Amino acid sequence: MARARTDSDPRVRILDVAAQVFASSGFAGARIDDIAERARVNKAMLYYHVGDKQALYAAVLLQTIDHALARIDAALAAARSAEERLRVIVSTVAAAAQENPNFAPLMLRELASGGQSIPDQVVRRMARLFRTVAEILADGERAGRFRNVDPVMTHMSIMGSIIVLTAGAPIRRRIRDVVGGPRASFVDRSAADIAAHFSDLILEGLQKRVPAPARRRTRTK
Amino acid sequence: MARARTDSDPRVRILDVAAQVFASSGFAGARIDDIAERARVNKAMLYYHVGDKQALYAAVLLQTIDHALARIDAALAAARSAEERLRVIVSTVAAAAQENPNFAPLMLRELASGGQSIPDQVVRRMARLFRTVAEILADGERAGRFRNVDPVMTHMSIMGSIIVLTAGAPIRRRIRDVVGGPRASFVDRSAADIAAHFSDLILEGLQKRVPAPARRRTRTK
DNA sequence: ATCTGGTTTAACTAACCGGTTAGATATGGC
DNA sequence: GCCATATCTAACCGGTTAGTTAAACCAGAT
Repeated sequence: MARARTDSDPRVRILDVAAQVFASSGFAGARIDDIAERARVNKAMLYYHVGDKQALYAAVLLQTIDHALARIDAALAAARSAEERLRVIVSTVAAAAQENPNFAPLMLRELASGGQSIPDQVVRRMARLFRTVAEILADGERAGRFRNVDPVMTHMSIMGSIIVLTAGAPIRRRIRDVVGGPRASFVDRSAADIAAHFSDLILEGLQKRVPAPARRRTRTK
Repeated sequence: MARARTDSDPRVRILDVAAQVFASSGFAGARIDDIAERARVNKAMLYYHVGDKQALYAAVLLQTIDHALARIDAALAAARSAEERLRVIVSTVAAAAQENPNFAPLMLRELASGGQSIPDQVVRRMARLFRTVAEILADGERAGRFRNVDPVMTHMSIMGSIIVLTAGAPIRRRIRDVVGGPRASFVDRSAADIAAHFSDLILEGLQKRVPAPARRRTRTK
């Protein structure tokens, strides 16, 4: 046990291929025979090493989110101020999502199906990430830098935007192909682009302002 | 033809049920027999009235997005300033998503699968919504109210956040059940909550500021 | 050499599922 | 009444799919 987890380990190959297939076809659309074949493994071996389709799917989810969270933890270690920490979270999630192209689709599909088949282990990971963000927001508010916002919605806005932005490239391509002209700049957005756009947006959006000499109309109603 | 499109119209019943089933199970997970049974229609009648699974799915997508877009158009007619128009878009999309619980899952699933099976008709609708938002952003910038932002990413941030926020309730429930205590306020978010949260966030985030006495470090590079 | 336990394979199966068909029934025009 | 057309049904079909099985293979221990 504790063997080298290289490509020669059939379990590693199976999980890698399964992540791809589940990401692009969903749980119901994924074919066990397909996964086995692409992982160059006999189907019965897949059942022997991993278990049934549900177990395979759960293992894929866990591996995918663990890898992303590990990146965030590592990057967060260096950051200090609330602003900086939030920026780090945004850019790390964007980078992780771009680097592992299965991440965003898997999350989107789970979101669409209400997270019914997310194992508890994975839910706890999600909760931990939420707590991290909520702490940052509370810190920033305590330091007088952020205004008071709903941490639940703020967290989901952040993750939702980044994931949708990352997964949105193919749809942007379709939109451009159907209606757009030759606008090359319509489709491609690097992880850095996404991170810069969204962290600017949210840091400006969260900033606490001085009451400002009332130039606006009164908030009617 | 052009008959009353009531519940007695089998095509209406089929599309309604199919929207539910596709939203909660995805295209691959949806069962034609299931849809037919729940629509109280013989399976062959489903093929007779609508066509095969793909055609049914395309019809569902078109109907779903058309209904949402119609709401937006209607609501937008009254709005004037760029800020107001953006706020209307956010709150109308949030309201439409909450009212039709199939909308968000359908969009999320399409996003996850790269929009391969979105019919061109629907893509053109999406493009039109993008153009509307892009115009608002350009207007606001011209009026000196908004800063210069990437309209493509801004549009996807808006839609992504609202859709994820709306579809996120079941996952919030799972997170609360697994780790959270009795925090009732963790799960429920009305369309108005979502709209208020996000339009505040984005309007603040987009606002153009006066250059402000340089207190920050210079933007290196 | 042989036994033991983990690993691998080809073949199988039982259920499922999208789509079809042949024929029945209803409807409206004449 | 009668024909043409639209609507509807039960039964069927062939391919697919998750999961199983029984037997083979192979490495190390004795």
